[in-house]
Amino acid sequence: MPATAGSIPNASPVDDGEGRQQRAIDTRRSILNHAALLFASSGYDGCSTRDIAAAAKVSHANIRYHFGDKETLWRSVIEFLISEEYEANELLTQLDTSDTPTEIFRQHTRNAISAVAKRPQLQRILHLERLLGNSRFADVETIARDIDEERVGHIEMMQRAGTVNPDVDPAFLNEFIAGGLLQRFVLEPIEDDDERERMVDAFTDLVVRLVQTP
Amino acid sequence: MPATAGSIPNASPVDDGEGRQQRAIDTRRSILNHAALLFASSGYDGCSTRDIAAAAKVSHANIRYHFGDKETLWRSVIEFLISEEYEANELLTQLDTSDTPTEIFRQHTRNAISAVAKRPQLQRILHLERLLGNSRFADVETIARDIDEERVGHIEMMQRAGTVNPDVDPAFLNEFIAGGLLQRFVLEPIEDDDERERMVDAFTDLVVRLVQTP
DNA sequence: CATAAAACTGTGCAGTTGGACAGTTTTATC
DNA sequence: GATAAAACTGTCCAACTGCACAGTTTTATG
Repeated sequence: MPATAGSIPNASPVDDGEGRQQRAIDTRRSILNHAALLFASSGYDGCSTRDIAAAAKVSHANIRYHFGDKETLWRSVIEFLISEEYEANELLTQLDTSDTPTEIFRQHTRNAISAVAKRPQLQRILHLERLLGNSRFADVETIARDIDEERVGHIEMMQRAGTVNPDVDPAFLNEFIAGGLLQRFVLEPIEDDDERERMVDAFTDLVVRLVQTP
Repeated sequence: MPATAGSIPNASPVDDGEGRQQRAIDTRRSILNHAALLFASSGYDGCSTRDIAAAAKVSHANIRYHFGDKETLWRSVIEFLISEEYEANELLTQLDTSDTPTEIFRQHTRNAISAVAKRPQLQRILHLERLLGNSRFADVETIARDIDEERVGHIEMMQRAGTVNPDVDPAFLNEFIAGGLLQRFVLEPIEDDDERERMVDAFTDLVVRLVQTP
């Protein structure tokens, strides 16, 4: 008889009158958040659903209840992080009020770098699974390629506008920048806000300097 | 009684009169080689000693016999790959007969890039374990840092010699180049020899162009 | 050819994992 | 307050992993 369940009460069963729907949404979110952190630091196979459950202070069976299986959870995490990044970008682009082409390029570059530096989880996860070539997640390739293509398109645009040295191959240049970004901000994320912003500035400077027409 | 061992004969027990010492060295080498490939593609935790044993066509207990435990095997693989890279570099630098500073820089860069592109396993493994932060392998940080420092020193030298733009931060520039290298040649290694060499040339060109004093 | 060391192998074990499932608690609704 | 659905939980299971170990085969040497 496996019926001793409930001897340990829920995390906060009755507490606030949140309504059960909202509470379910909250636990879903909490699971997604902790899963994102663990997937980003240990990789898909590097952490168990039990690890995630413990971090989110939830029974591991509850993860199964909300997300079905581990792979679905992973996909949900990716969606969650993408929507998060999308919202952050929405906010950032509103601040862009510069006008000279070089300044627009600098702003755009800075925004992209800053967003990644502040919340590197998505990049880390994509990079990791791509590196490990988990054939389960063919989508990763697609997502990563989409991001790349958008960036390459942007560089080409800047080349036509005369802001970027027209002699360099846009794809190579993009890999250069993406690689540097990875090394500096994704591999070991910078926690301190001030230090990170300083690094973002320095990095943006280097990109602009290297890329500008002489 | 666990004594049914030997029902499956050795890989090639008597075959050539190689001498048992040499045969032991051969199996050691075979294990190291296959372990390198698997560690590089799946990571330390991503492959089991049984996987490695199967790839090397050896019983998994034999790995234990030769290397003790998995962690020691991993360290031996790193040593093995480092010595391999060292020997390859020895050969390459002998070919360097250019004289102008720019050409020396180009040659040196090209050699380093080519070596990594041809045998990306070491870089992949270091990058992977560093990314996953396997605290077991604190050495990784040291090794990676050593490689980085050597490269940074080289860039500084080139700056003093006037070959590299003195305005750029050597550490940032190094990360840039290392990152691009990673993206282009380590993340998904290029198998075809000709294609790879073409890419190495193109990449070298980009580095030289971006880095040169205007 | 006896023999002992070296090289190698199968099997057992405890721990962890993803998943399955029956069970319990909570909450909205009548 | 009864009740049914939703939210959540403990526990069992098969598969896999690193390691331990007793056993077997091979080979060099007297």
